[in-house]
Amino acid sequence: MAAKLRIALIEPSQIVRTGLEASLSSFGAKFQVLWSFSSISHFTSFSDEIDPDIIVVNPALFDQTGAEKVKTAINNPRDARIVAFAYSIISESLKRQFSAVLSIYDTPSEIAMSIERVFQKEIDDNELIQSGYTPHPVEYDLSDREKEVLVSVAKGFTNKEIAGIHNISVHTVISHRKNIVRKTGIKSVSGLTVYSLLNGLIEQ
Amino acid sequence: MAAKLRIALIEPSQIVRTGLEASLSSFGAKFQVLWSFSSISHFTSFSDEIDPDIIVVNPALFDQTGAEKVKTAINNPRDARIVAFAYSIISESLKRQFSAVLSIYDTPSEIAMSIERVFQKEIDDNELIQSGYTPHPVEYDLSDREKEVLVSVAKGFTNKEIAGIHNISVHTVISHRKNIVRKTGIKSVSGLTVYSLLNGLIEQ
DNA sequence: AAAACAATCCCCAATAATGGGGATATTAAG
DNA sequence: CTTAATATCCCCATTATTGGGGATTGTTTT
Repeated sequence: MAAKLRIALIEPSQIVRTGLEASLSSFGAKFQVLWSFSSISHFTSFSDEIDPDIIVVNPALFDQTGAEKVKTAINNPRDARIVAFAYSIISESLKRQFSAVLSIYDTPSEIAMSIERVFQKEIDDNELIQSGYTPHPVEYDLSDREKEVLVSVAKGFTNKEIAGIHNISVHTVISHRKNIVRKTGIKSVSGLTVYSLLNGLIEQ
Repeated sequence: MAAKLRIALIEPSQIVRTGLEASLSSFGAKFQVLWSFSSISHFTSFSDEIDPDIIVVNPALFDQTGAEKVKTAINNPRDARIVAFAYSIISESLKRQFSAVLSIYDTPSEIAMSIERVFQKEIDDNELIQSGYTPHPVEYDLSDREKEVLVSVAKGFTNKEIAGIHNISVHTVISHRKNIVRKTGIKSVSGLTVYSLLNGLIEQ
């Protein structure tokens, strides 16, 4: 790895962009943040003209439902490694879509090491696949109605209230809830609430 | 406001510290980040030797239960304005303890304006008090046991399971839950889960 | 066209939670 | 020393949820 790693940064916070650029430039021999964007659409409009080795992106910029895949959302013709740089909780299904997940609390040297490790891991990945490991495929596929009911559950409404809100009978609410539990494997209201928060179904 | 505002920064992320320092220095005529700390204890060991006009602090560094008051946690003999610099959701009760709440998504100039506004607001504050306004006083005061039970509720355990975990009878669990509902005013499990997340009682 | 899924409704029995009312012992604060 | 708060326990009745079993009518998907 003689050449410098060319980094493209997609990060909405100007403060964080400035901080990352300055911090990574202190490892000048190894890294160069050559491109810096505040949004994915901003990145996309330039993605054919640049050729980064690594795309460092804030995972909060993605649809957190898991419906949108990171690899299709990011136009990446030269197959750069995509690394997340997170400063809040993100869902497991989103995490799995990145080569690495960095944290805002990592020190610059930790970040540098993680990025280097991403390139070392390329070899290991093949071994993992040979040894029967497949990257976790699970992604819950809730129907629109099920999501609506889930949101109401997460907001703390009782089945009777949910029935009223959606103009359906309590029986139907219960049916939907049974399917939600079956699909997600999450039985408790609190678990479903956290799931809804993580997947961007509700805010606050 | 002829003199430069002297800023002390308490922020665990080195990346963010670097970014804020660089960004605020571009307003060199008005601001100076003179001191920079990674934790409150680090700040405290120097707080008698420095005299900032403003303390910019990451609110995540505080006990999010609201039990610990920001003004007592931060040794602030010269009564500097305390401003929060947040990059995740924080509870309303914590927000109210700061002169301003900045966001990591604010641009440097927005941050600069907000900080200037803090000093203008000093005058207005007196008027607000005269006109009958009092800063919201509500702060739930859950006992240790109640917090423990709340955490278990938020983790999705049933009353029976919680009783087992804490070696008390289901009756006692129910009693604690009654008191939690009475004190917080939050009736639903999902509401209590969000409360626990916001107040840092549970992670994930 | 058949199969799978979505959305709606129903019954039943068991389990869990809510809301009201207690009680007692200990500790902390005024 | 009295009061308030905490922590523990109990009873009762009502309401809610869970988990099992259905059914029907559409709409996609293969």
